[in-house]
Amino acid sequence: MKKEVKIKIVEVLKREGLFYPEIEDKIKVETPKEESYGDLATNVAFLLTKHLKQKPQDIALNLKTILEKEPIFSKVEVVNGFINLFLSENFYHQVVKKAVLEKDRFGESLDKNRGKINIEYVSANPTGPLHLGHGRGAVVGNILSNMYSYIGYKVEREFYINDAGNQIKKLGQSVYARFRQIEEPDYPFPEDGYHGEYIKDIAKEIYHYEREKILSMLSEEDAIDFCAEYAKNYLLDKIKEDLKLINVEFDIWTSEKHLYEHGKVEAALNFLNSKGLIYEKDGALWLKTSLYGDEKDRVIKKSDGSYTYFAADIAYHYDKYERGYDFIINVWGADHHGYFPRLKAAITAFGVSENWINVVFIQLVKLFKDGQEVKMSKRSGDFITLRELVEEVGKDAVVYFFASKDPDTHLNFDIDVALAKSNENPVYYVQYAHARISSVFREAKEKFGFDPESDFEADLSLLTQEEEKSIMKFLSTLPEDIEEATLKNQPHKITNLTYELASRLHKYYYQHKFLIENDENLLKARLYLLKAVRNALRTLFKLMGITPVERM
RNA sequence: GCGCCCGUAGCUCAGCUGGAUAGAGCAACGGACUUCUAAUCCGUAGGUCGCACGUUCGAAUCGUGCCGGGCGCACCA
Repeated sequence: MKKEVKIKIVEVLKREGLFYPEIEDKIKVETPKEESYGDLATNVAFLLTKHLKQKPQDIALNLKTILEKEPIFSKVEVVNGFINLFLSENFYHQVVKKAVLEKDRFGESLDKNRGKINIEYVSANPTGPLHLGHGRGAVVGNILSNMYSYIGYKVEREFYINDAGNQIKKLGQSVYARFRQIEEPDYPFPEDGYHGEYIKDIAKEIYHYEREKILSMLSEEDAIDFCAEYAKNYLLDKIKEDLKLINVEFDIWTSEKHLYEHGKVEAALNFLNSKGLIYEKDGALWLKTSLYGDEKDRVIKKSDGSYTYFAADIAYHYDKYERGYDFIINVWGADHHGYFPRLKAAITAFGVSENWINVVFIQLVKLFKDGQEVKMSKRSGDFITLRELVEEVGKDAVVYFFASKDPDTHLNFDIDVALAKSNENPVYYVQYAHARISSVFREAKEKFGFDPESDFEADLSLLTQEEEKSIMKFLSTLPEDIEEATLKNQPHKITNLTYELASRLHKYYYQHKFLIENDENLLKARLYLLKAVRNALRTLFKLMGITPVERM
């Protein structure tokens, strides 16, 4: 709606000879904080002060008399230079109808050809279970994917498996050592190996099923490779199970190892070499990333002959580019922010626009219980896994809290709040809104013999209460609010919007009755509006991956 | 030392491509259940928007410099 109003304003300015191209992008049409300031407000008068050499208030007053003649506005007011616009009732009724008809896809773009993008998230090394940071990345990546899909992009969700480097080798050595220790308790464990209990579990499993095979292998190296491969697959399965706990899935799993096996790394580096961007120094090969904005050049092939992680990553991103995405988003832990300039440099060296690659950084998750921070250290293996947290507080709470803050700010996860069945807990607040509507619908069917689930018509002009208008107003801008949040990569806005809608519903519920005995028209009108709210809530829940509960 | 993020009410945070009196929630205090679920609602109180300059009609928002916290500055991934 904001868009349409802005177009209308520009149209009016042009007609009146008051249009200056440079102000177009600055014209804002937004929902004012105060209800009394109208349905929408615009700042155009301020933007014209320089051109017209008049005070904002005077310009606004002139524009008011012109805008008043437009039928989409029922009223135009000027306060302190702001032009406050009131929209006609009919407009809001259309929005409510739309929400009822579109079910749990309210406001979703019908045009699904806006473009094709790729969102890569989690991409945890398959060397252990998922921890909370991965969980937050999973939730953020998943919601972002849902959001882009909502606004009309074809989204491919991708998990990059780092299965080629030292970490996997270490994993193999660790598992192999635990395997050997079953028969020889003194068998040495690698110094910087993985200490978690899960390593022993994997070793036991291998011992149970593959003991003969391993012992008959002549070389220890082959045995370690076998263990690495076995453990990797075992842990990837675990990771997939953990992700399923929070409804996160992927379309594409790309293996770093396969990039090497299919010659992608060689090919990418050959191309860069042909452009004269690679040179040798100190026995290693370097890429001239400093030519493309990086602070210094980077090693791509170490002096021991092996490639760096960076080399594979270049090939990986070039591969993504060749797949033809309009742009890509990587969801990374904030500890990787220093890595971004170099990857961006490498990508631009291929001639790719730097706007093509985007990164959303995820800051740390700190866990609190009983008012105390729960300290976690990966080295000691002493950390809470995503699975443990989900088992303790439930899927919906984990998803909601991970989603509720700007990804690029630290997140304090308070277990006590997530567990609280009270108004302290926003998850219950939003779910209760949905459950309340479901409850009203059940009652309507049982006691009034009217099923709100059926298709029915209603006279929406009966919806004149303040709380009703407040809800309609909210619904009228919801799809645009979602779109705006999407394009800014701000998944946490979804939780804000959901909370806001729930709040308006709760207020409405408290002030007014829906199941009215002697006024069928009003009954239907109100149930119709409730249905619109329910659908909007379901749409938002679906974006987040939260269950819309029917009763609580 | 350099780079990135953060600093807003007692707590957790919105708001940040400049806009109206800086907003929520929790906690505190005071109210509301012969009603479709009180897991709710209504009200009160609570602020040098880290500090200082600057940019302009206007700064929490932009710029510069400080202060405080986190992260990163590998031939690790």
